[in-house]
Amino acid sequence: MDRRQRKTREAIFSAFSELIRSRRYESITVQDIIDRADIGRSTFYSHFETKDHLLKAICGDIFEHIIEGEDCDYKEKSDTLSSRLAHILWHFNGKKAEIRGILASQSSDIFTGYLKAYLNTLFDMYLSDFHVGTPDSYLKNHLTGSFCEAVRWWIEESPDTSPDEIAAYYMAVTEKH
Amino acid sequence: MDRRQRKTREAIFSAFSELIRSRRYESITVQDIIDRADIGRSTFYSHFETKDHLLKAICGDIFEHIIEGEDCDYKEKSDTLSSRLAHILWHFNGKKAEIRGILASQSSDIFTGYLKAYLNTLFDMYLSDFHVGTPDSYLKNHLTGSFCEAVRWWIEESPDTSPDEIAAYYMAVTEKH
DNA sequence: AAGATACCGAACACCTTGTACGGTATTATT
DNA sequence: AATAATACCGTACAAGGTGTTCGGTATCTT
Repeated sequence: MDRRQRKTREAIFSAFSELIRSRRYESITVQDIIDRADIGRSTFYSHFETKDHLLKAICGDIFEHIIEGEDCDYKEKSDTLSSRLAHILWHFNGKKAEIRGILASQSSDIFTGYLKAYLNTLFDMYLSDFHVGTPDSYLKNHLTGSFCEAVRWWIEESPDTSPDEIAAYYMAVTEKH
Repeated sequence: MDRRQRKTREAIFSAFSELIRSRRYESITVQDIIDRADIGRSTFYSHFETKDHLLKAICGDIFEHIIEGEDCDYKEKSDTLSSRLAHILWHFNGKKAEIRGILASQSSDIFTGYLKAYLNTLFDMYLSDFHVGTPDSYLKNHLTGSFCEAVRWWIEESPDTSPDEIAAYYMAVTEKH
């Protein structure tokens, strides 16, 4: 990839990252991002169709890192559900300010969409451990949905709690029946 | 309240109701609502500041009915958590198409905000029945959040399931520990 | 050195929003 | 029944954001 492209892409990403820490996503205009990134208008649109496409790319990045980090460190060593969830949360831990802004926005479903997709493949491996007498589809939705809510609570209400603790809280209310 | 006001307000409500059944909330413009309701532009804005304010009023209406209906029918007769939740779901049952549209929108937090507020007062009465070793704040967030997810799953994935069954599913994954 | 590629930035058309205002119809008041 | 108040009409308007276009310039590649 061309160095120029990488540079502008990086400039856009970090401009957004800075803006989202102090302002509502909805109030951030493409012009704001352009000004902060110090690039031309048409340049932005040659990289991303839309502000939401940018957000999607950013979320894609975050979850790419999670999937990468999984292979080397975790996959073999410790494969309990709890540790895998903690792994996800550790990745979020360094980007709380951005994620907080994203989750507070009306486009939060872009982020939670990625998260739920990832969780669904994860929970598939553990689904048979639960016996609750509901459709599998419901159970999966419940498990992924309430984990998203846990993340939301963490970042919004109690950001100083450690990722491991949050995973423990989640496991406590989700214990097998 | 003036009869004219009631009529236009009703016209706006049902115009919105019709539109949301077949189109994404974001794609519906104020002009669309005006055209369908057959009212003047300034009239709309004399009733609601914004499209989101309209949505808020609509959600307010829904939950007003729930609270009203609670007093007469349910409050004394059966006061189990399960039956109270089913009561809520029965109210949603008749407006699935609208609620589906609302929940799919990026302003779904207006609806879930009302729902969570209502659920929070509800769960306060039952909170001591759960012993999970997490902060109360987390537990409450989990209970309300996963009920919202249940509603979402119901309306999106399995709308023909009865309200009582959904309540049962929810209780099954939320059973006291 | 030459061609390709990416960036610049001003200009543009488009759409939606929310407000303003003079005129008309309906409701309430006396 | 007459009058005042209120709500509606609908056009017009300013403001603001979006996404595209295009000729020119800088950077990278070969």
